[in-house]
Amino acid sequence: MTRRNADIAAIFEEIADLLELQQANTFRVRAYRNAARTVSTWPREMAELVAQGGDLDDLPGIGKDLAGKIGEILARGSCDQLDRLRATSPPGITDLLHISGLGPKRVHALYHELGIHTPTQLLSAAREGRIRALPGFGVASERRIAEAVAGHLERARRWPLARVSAHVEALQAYLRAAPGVSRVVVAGSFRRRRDTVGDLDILIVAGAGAALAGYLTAFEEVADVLSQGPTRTSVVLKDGLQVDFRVVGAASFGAAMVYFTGSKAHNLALRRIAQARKLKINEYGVYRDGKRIAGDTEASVYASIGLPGIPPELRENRGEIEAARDGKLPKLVERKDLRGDLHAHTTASDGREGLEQMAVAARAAGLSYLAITDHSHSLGIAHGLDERRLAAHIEAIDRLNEKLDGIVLLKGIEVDILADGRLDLPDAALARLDLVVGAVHSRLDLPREQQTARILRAMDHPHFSILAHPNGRLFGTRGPCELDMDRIIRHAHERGCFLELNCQPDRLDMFDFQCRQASNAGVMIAISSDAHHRNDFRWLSLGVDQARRGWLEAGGVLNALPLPQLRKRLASTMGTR
DNA sequence: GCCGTTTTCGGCCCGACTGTTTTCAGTCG
Repeated sequence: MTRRNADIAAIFEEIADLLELQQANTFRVRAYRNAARTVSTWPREMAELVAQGGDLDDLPGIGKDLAGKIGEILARGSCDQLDRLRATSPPGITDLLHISGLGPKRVHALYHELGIHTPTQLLSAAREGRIRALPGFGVASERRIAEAVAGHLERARRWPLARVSAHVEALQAYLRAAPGVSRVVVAGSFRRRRDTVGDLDILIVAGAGAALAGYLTAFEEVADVLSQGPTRTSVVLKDGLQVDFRVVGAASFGAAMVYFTGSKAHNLALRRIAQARKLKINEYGVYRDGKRIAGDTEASVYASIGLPGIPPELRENRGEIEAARDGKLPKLVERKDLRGDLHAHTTASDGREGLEQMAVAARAAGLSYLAITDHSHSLGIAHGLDERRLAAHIEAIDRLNEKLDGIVLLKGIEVDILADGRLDLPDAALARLDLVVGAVHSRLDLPREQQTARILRAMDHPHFSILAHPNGRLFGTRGPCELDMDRIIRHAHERGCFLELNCQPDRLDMFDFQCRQASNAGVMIAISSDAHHRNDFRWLSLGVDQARRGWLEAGGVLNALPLPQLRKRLASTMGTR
């Protein structure tokens, strides 16, 4: 059983929770939380680092002690301290900490005064009116707690980026119409373009005295108001999405943007630098000895601590601050850098448009080439192509290319990678194509070793070009399959083939850190729409966002190549292994 | 428990909102 970074982070969080409940030193608790954040966002697996003889205590926030605990967790899945803490704490009590409105102090009181250590017990106590009598609690707290427990299970979810976009547009239109509002910007993880967002952080610039709180909560989609003040208001929309509004003056706009864009880890790192320079950064500005010296623009905030501006997509404290300091920030890929698209479907399999409609739509999206990659026949549900139908499809593409202007169609296939790693069409059929996109669509539940071997074997095929949606995840439906991505990346490099960043809103697959890892290993990424409809090329910008989070530059993106160079790259992989 | 261009000891981000308080603790982001 491999221990993943997420497992280690979860253990550190649990230790932090339990220590907090036992009223340990708050900075000790914080050290565990910092370590959990470092580990969970670290681009490489701890197991891998250790195997390669790396020093864990070189990681930020990890010292000798925590490095030892990581080793312990990797070896046996737990550590002595967690075992001891669990043994001396009532079972399940950390669940209470994750209920909105409850923190360590209140959970401690609930347990020691009333013996409550599970959400169910808490709900009964609230309904029986036993909580209001506790010191520090009252009737209002008791009511809120009951509501929070009831909603506890359904919350704690994240939303695919594309799904919240509709809310964003409606909210922006509504807010811009408010009196006194000069600017509305969505900050938070939405601005950092994370693949999922937990809530929306909306920054509103308004003149002093603009009384907005009532206006904000009057938005028609608002189902519940969590808190409401002159500068900060939190609501829950009807579908459960939480939205936090912050109102600032124009002079603080830059500082507020930095602050509310985050990430938290990035901001903490900025503040530490500021501290060393005897500066204080908050959401209103940068201060020296109480005097404001910057904050109207984001650039002024970064400049105050000697840094150039850092693109929002990089603000995760994964090395961007050091890169900025050293003048080594990447020149991130942009949507306009994409010259083509290497994954699209037509009515020949499960697409909804013909060849020509797709070609015209791709050209309208600013692309100069488009690979037609319909499914292969084992994917029966998608009406996949067998060898005979593929031959006819190839001829149709050739004929169409002769009359198309401003766009070239490439002949491809999204061929199924069978459970044993063979490809779903004979070599002779694949040899006639410009590129072969391989994908796993079945047996996503194979054990890690087997799944990895399956993909490595497929990559060994002489005609294999690009591995599509490598992790196979679908938001809200299924998680990523078990894979040794390090090996797959190394193998792709050795075999000279490529990996896909699939842009479908429910996929966004590969992950950002995998893009970075692949790129560092010298493997080019195809940012591919997987379009099934003429409108789907708009998804490319989602993929570009994810690629930017993965530190990709245009030079690392396969479909940023002009067609002649692309053909050369593909030819050098096709059939030469 | 971590960390060091003040420091190997003594710090550790900082402000808003709520509810129960009569000046502030707890929680959140």
